[in-house]
Amino acid sequence: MSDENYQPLDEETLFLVSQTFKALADPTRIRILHLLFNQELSVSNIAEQLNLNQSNVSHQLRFLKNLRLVKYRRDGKTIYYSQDDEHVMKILQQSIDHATHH
Amino acid sequence: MSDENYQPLDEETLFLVSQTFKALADPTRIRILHLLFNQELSVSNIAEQLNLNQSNVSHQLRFLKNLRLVKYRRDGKTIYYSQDDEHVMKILQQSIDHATHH
DNA sequence: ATAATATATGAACATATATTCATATTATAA
DNA sequence: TTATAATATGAATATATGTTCATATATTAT
Repeated sequence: MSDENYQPLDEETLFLVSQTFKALADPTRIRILHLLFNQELSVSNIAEQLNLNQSNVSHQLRFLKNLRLVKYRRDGKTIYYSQDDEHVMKILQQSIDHATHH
Repeated sequence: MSDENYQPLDEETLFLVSQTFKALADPTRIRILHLLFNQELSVSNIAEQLNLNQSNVSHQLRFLKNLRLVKYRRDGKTIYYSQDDEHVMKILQQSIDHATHH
């Protein structure tokens, strides 16, 4: 049974989709995004809660920011990060639920 | 506004979720899974359609099989692969649609 | 101005990953 | 049996990735 309606994926779509999933393919980034589900947090706060060093968190946040999965705002010396892609966060939530219930 | 209901992710969940997304984080594997959306295909057929060498396809299929994202059946010398995780395929489909409609 | 604090950045490094090549395995056909 | 075809496997390799360290930048306070 072959599929007559098959359409090959174009390069651009392929790149975008793989990049997005790459963001979710690392435990550290998952933990960060999971923390940001319902709250806005500073870099140091994230680092503290997840027991990660500041530089590491900053690098990962840059990665997520470049993909527009998170956004930030500055308040004095502190920079607060929060989620910025409902679709991806929903997928992450679903997958965590799916994995949790066996 | 801090989140009182926050529950840290356990190691096992974290590993499972990241592994699953890792499967979707590579263009070659996305193309393979995309081909398998509505059909069952042999290794050589996949390799031919996607212009990949046989060994590469075989390695990637093993990866996907280990995660139970695809299953296979043998018919003589030929082995046919098909999808085996509706949830993940649905997520992939959604993400492709999302990326396509810019 | 200097000091202190929060975050970002680049280099370095170790590890992970994708792909290819050569070869092994499995099944069929002659 | 030998030959052929389809797939799997392991080693090799080049590239990508995650983390740390040292340091730079930005903001506020003194």
